[in-house]
Amino acid sequence: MSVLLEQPITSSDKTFYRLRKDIVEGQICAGSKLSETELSTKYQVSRAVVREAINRLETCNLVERKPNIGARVVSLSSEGLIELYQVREALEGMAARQAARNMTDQDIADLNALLTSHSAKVKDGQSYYQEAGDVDFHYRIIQGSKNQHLIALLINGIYHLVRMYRVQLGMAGPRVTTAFDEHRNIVQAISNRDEELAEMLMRRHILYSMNNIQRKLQQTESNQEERS
Amino acid sequence: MSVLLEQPITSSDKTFYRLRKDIVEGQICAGSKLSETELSTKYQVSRAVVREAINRLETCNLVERKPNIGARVVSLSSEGLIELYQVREALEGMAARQAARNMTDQDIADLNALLTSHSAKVKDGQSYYQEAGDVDFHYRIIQGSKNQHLIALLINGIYHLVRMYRVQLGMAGPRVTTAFDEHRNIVQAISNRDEELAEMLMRRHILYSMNNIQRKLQQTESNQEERS
DNA sequence: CATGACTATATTGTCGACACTTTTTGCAGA
DNA sequence: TCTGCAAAAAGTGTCGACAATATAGTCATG
Repeated sequence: MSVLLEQPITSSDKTFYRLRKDIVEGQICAGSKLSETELSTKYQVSRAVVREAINRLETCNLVERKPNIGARVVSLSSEGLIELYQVREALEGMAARQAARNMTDQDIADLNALLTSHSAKVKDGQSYYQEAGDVDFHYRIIQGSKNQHLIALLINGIYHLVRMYRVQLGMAGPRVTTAFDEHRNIVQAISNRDEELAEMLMRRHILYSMNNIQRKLQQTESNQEERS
Repeated sequence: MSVLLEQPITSSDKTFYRLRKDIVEGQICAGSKLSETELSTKYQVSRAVVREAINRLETCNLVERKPNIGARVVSLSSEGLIELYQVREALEGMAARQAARNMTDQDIADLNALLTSHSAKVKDGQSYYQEAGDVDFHYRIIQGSKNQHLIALLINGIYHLVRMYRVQLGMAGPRVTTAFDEHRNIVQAISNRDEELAEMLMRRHILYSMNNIQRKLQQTESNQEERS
């Protein structure tokens, strides 16, 4: 029962997924207000449904809500990115460590197969690595930790926010091959059951990733500076 | 604007706080079902209010909800405790590290004063240390990290669940003085701006605490075994 | 012209009712 | 007595309306 792939059952679910997609991909601007009435007419559902969806978006840290005032989409900032990635580094580092302890040999074999298949696709030019492989890779490591609290915190709490930063800053370009090698090394460490190394490599991998995104974000911010 | 002490504004808030208290303190049993209709008549509010409150309890990881079926209070188990404390160790360890970096001198002075005042109260026999001091102490370190994501994750995500384990297992007895010394040492490390040591001491402190709770929990579980 | 109070508007919070799903109950047949 | 199905009951999901609060606009006053 994966959290990411579970399909919508109730109307609230569908609205939640729709809104989340629109926010992560930037169709709804960062920092903009989410009006319950407006969304309910737009999506042809009752306000109660929209309300529930917004509540769940708040749990994902994608929107902020204030009583009697309303909800706003979070805004992306350099400071926010750093804080987010500090937490991510600690949690995913821990996930990698636990994965080295708790993944079955079968899990590891599957993960290796995944990497290989992604590698092939990239060489064929079918897709960039980030979109195709990165999400799946991290997702599997997280699941591999087998710690339900950790999984919930990462998947519900920070993962979609990470995606929001990446998607909206257009992270699909470079770092493709280097990221792939880093992934290989992490899996190798897990395969060797070397918890210490697995954690360290994952932490570095995430740190590199943050530096990469931050460069892009600062470009964006300085562009906005020029325009204003 | 503390998350713990914010006072109820809306009816949903009040219901949420009431339910949370009842769950954490065990007036509503672990594992029991939360019926929306039942609670709405009991608390004299509409079902929408109860629904919203339950949603927020789910965000705190205090209840689990399934579509079309309903919400249940989480149940306490030895495995759950271990998973929870593993996450807590990583996150609060990180909080201590960041607190050593980001707390102001004033923050640290206040924290020392807090410890001293708690120490005095304990010597007077006014209260046990756990209840009076522990929560505040950890709360301040978490805030001292000044990382909003980390703060949100800890306060909203795991702190009340930790409290639930502690309260329901009657954690107020021993470990009072040792915990106090551990707190002193952590603050000392923070005061020296020794990030490495602060994190390590905090991690150990939490580890000891877990061992302590786990002993109690296994006693409880083996008692239940005998009875059945 | 700036400022402050007041009104009007828009938005969120709460409610009770209905629709749909799940669970229980009761009965028929083996 | 046990099993399987159908109807009834209970519970959650969704809806539109009203109440309470916040925001915008207006006007009077300094």
